[in-house]
Amino acid sequence: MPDEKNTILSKRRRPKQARSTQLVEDILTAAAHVLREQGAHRFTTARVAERAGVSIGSVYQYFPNKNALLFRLQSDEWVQTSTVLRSILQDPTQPPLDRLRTAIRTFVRSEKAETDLRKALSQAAPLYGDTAETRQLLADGHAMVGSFVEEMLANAPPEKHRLAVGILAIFFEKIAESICDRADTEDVNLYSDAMADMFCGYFSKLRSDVS
Amino acid sequence: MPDEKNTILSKRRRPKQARSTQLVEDILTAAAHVLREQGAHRFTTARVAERAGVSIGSVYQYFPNKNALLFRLQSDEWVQTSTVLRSILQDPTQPPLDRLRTAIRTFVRSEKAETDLRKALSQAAPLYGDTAETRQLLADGHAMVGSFVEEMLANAPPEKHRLAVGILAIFFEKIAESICDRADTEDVNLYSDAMADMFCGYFSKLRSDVS
Amino acid sequence: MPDEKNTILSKRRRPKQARSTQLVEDILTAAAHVLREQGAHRFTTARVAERAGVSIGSVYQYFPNKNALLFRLQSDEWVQTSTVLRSILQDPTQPPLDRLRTAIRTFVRSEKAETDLRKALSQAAPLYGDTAETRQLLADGHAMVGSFVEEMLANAPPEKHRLAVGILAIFFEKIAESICDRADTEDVNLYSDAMADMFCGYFSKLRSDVS
Amino acid sequence: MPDEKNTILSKRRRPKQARSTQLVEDILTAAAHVLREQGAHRFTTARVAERAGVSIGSVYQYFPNKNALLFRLQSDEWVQTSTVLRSILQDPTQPPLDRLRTAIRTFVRSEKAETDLRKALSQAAPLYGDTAETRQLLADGHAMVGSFVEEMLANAPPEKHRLAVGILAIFFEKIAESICDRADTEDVNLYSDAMADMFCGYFSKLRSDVS
DNA sequence: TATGAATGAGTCTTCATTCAT
DNA sequence: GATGAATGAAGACTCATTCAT
Repeated sequence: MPDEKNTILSKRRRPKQARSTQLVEDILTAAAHVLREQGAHRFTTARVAERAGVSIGSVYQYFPNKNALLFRLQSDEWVQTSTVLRSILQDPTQPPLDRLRTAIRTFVRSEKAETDLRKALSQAAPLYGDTAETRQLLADGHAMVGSFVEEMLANAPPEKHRLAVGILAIFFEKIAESICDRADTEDVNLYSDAMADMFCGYFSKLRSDVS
Repeated sequence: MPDEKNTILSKRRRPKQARSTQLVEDILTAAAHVLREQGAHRFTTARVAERAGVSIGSVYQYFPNKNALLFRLQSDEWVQTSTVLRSILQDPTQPPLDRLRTAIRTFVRSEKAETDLRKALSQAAPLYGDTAETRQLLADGHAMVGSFVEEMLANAPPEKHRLAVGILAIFFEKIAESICDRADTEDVNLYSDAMADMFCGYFSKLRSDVS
Repeated sequence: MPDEKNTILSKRRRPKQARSTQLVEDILTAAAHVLREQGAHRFTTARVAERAGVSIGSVYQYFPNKNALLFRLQSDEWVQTSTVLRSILQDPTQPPLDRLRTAIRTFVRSEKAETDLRKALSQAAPLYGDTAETRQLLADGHAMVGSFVEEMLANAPPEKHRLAVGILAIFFEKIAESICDRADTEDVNLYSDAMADMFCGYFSKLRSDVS
Repeated sequence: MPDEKNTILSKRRRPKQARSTQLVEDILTAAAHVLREQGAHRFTTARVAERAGVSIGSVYQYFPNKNALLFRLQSDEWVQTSTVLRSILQDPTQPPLDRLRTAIRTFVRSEKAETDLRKALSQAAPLYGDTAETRQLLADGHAMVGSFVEEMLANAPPEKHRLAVGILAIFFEKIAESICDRADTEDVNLYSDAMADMFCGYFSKLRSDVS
């Protein structure tokens, strides 16, 4: 199988002045644009620089390589989404299955809002996906889902927990994308609810298996 | 989104003589090997030709371009898998939900047997995926799943049918791959059964909603 | 210190047809020209290709990378020179010190004939010098000098042999180049003879130290 | 041969205030460090500035370009070494050949103490070597060796003088480096003595040829 | 003076595809 | 039909140098 370089993605000086920060912002915006409009395989540093109205050198001033740019795009999306998700999944005022249902709908809707970008990002995953940084991001997400499952399946046998976490991870990483890919904006809720029904049905059965 | 060339993939003459057929076979075997072993981004016509012990020119004799090669690989897999699937889903001796469960397990197992190849193929999808041929293939699969759903949800309101087909399509196109990606050989059955439980639970509920 | 890649230099298909051989010849000629005229730091694959009236791709068809081109130039020079040197140093009809004197003059003269090229090659050494192939070439040369020293200092204590080989190696690898660099064509013989006198004086003293 | 820019290396103001002097010192120390540790081809102004804890702009405040930095490094080494050499070669209390022998050993030992730096500097020579300043430095060294030879070969025919100077120059410029390159710390004295023997043998013969 | 962000020409290398033999 | 040499556009990345602040 492939031998990705696993190059470091985050080095490079972090800008301190407003102007630089603006530049980074411009670059990221341009990068998102290029990725969205041209797709992963037309995503080149030159095009990003051009779109940002900046020299190639400036891109490399802030990002050690192309993959770091992709990683940053993914990371930003991920941080934002997982913040929202966390607040939903940890909300003590709702029963776990309701939280799950809300999380699913919310996640899919947010994914739908940026389908093209997410698809392209997912497409480009091999370029940035096999690095410590990305693994860390995934691990964080896993932990979050893990503690939710812990609560949801409190009385279920532990070996079921791993399975539940795995299934939810597959949902958040892949299924949601597929749904957005297939369904138009209206149908998205239909699919979300269907998936929520399936998950809730399955998990409530898991819970009752024990009591 | 991108402006893929959408070049025609199947034009080139279909060889009729034994020798040519053998050549095509060799090329496809080599292509599968290269894709499996080197991954999508190392998949080059030169490497395929070398592995096949054939000149690059010969590859182009039978495949109009690199994408056609990928398409053919995908198509072959797909035809083979859908044949098996069809026989399972149309088996009149089993109740629909049992067929579905069997189909799921079988599909995941077959996918697991060739994970590397399928992952690479999925990776390369943007190169061949946006063409009439591919869409036809998908449509065929859809039709098959559609008639199964027709039978399974005979009494359910028709708007549910579309949803059910969509969900199953997502499963066969993406979820199975995710499962194979995440779970090792032993866990694969765990995940398959969990998915089967979820689907069957959901669909039997859909059915009873009506009666 | 630096971390040269030590990439393989000799792979790539060896041309079989006359036409290809001619092309390789053209590329090498162009490479020598560029190196001679522009120096090591302007030696680029693009310039070589242009000078050869050939596309860049063609250069890479026969040489896996830029360093391989340099290595080949060096290697060709080296093989040719060492063939001549060998026939001189192994000539049984002459006493060893006479052979040495002849070898020195001959070597310097041949080096002088291509001073610019050799200087540039020496300049570029870090690019190709740290590889198995180059080490092999050096080892071959060493062996040749070694057996000559064996004969010349037959009766001297063995620890002197190593030293003598080292000194001669330094001569052939570096001093000759320095001489050519410094002296104009007429003076070259003066310097050669001076070096020969020094070496012969030193070695004959080593020999007599024993008897 | 190449068309080096031959840009002027020493223009820029020579700083007079303590702070600037310190800055220059820091830059030079950093430059030496980078050159020693990373080698000639990783020697970049950015790395020097970073190592010195100084901005790139500051480097350019005191050195008109990268080559000037290299030149200054070389020049400093050269001035220091030639001072020592001068005191040895002009020592009236020792017979000339003894002084030569001492000079050789001393020179090689000092070179060995900084092999990495000297090798890298020698490697980078094309970048700074073809300028008036460098030629002046060499001329100074030549003059020093010249007056030593004048004394050593007082009675020998003048045409021999030029040759002797040339040979010694080659030694100091190249052979010493080769010796350090080839021999480990212990062997360095062996080689030094061998070279000293060769030179002394040769030169004493030159002297006696006349008397 | 000092800073360091910005520039962009220049380098190596890959690979899909063509076409003369 | 078969071959495989030839092409050249395209891409990632570096680094000396400048200049606005």
